[in-house]
Amino acid sequence: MAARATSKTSESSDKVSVICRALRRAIIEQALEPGAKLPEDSLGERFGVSRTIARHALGQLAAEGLVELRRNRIAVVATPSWQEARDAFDIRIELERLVVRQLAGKLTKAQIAELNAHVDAEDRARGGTDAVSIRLATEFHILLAQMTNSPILVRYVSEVAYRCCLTLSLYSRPHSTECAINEHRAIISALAKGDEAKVMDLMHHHLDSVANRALVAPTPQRGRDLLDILAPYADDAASDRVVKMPKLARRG
Amino acid sequence: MAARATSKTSESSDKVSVICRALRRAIIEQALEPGAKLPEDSLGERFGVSRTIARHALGQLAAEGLVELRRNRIAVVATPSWQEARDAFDIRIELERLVVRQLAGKLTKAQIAELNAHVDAEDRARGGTDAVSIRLATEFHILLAQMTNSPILVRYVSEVAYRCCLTLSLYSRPHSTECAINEHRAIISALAKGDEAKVMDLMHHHLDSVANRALVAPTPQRGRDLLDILAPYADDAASDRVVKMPKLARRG
DNA sequence: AGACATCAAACTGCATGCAATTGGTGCGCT
DNA sequence: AGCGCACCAATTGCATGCAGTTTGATGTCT
Repeated sequence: MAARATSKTSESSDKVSVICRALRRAIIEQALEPGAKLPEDSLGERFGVSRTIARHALGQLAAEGLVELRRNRIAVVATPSWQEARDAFDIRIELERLVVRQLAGKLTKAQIAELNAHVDAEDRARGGTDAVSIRLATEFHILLAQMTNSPILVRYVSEVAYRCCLTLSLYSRPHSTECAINEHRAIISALAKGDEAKVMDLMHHHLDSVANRALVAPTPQRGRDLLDILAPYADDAASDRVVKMPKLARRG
Repeated sequence: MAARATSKTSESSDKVSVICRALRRAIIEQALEPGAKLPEDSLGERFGVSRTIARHALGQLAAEGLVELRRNRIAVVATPSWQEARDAFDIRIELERLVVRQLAGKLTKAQIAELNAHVDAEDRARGGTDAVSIRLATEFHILLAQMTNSPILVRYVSEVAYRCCLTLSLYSRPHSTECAINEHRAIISALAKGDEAKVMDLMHHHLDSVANRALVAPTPQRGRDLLDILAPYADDAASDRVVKMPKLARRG
């Protein structure tokens, strides 16, 4: 109860947050792969706003870690290193354990129904594209976070979940979502039973196995090749950068 | 070893991040109290930049939860509710437990020396103003986070620590920092010994007691009076806002 | 005197314009 | 051919200008 107004937190005005939402979604559905360029002009044109607004939106997304901004350079979708990805999952595990700890035994019937409905949707989406499955799986976790009624927790869980999505598209192979769906169901039922310890454990292992399915080996050779491989070497050289490459993903 | 470049994460260019840093510092040192107005013009003038830049900086700080942006209204320093403050501390506890878990037994001699030096500085600052003590105490935690070499963890710990600072200036009385300093020392020595379980516990109780010293009672009557008290009542009215009232606490 | 309507100043929302930097292409030199 | 340099298009960095909204104040009516 007491549905909070929620969105007042950050997200300055309207146009900016529209762009942010669109880009976030495009990123987690992998329509925009890591490394994809995001020129201010194109964005502005695409969304019917000026560069000023597009720029502002990019700033917000950079603050969330979804895009990388380099001075005087075109913004790109973030390309987290393998280690950063692992770190993100570690943080996510702690945060989501906190979520289910707060939620265990405190959900209303309506909320449980909502969660089940969401997982049903995940189930139905199994036939569709990976992109949709991944998005729905992520949204399940965000939905849980929202039920804590803690705007801060929602924000952090959302951010870190999006970042984890990003890594999935970098390091993960085709993806298998079925087990994840079962794990979601198990979490819901443990939440309903109010078994705090168990649900924390379930969440822990759920996320851990997602991470392990994704981050198979600490070898970044696959993923966005050269870029990552060379990144560490350019670490103390002031310029980080894009070694020259014929095309590198742009969408008109 | 392998000191990362770190700051490439967000913080778009230069001027913007200068303003962000300045404001963050002003906020955690309580030079800017919660509720303080931050007009774009004044900021721009103060820092010798245009409104565009000031605006961008405010956007970043809003994304961090330090300022609140309301459409067509002057931005203000965030005024977290008591519940939000409690939530922030809960998250902080989990994040910092993760920090010390990763750090236990893995610190170099030099790092331990750096930590001790920092606490010495905290000690010396005991005679000074509260503002400096609070800042140093916060920076101790951020310093710890930085030693994990995990940019994401650094970012989240920093943000949440700043938010907790904000809270302190809202709900806490004059403040007593001595015990906190001792607790910092205890954490360092447990880290050096490599006692993972113990250091996690120390950190947990340290933060918990800081939170409890600060968030004494769930009565927001003290703090930024009327504003908070009335906030929940205006909750479902679409317009968030200020019920109309003769004066309602503002600072010029 | 108190409350309400009206108006001006202040401020934000946003687009556009100009200077500066970057990356790339093609030319000339070796 | 290979390498380097100069020039150009593309793009960002930032300031300014204008329109719309909010705030607060003045004036008027009861």
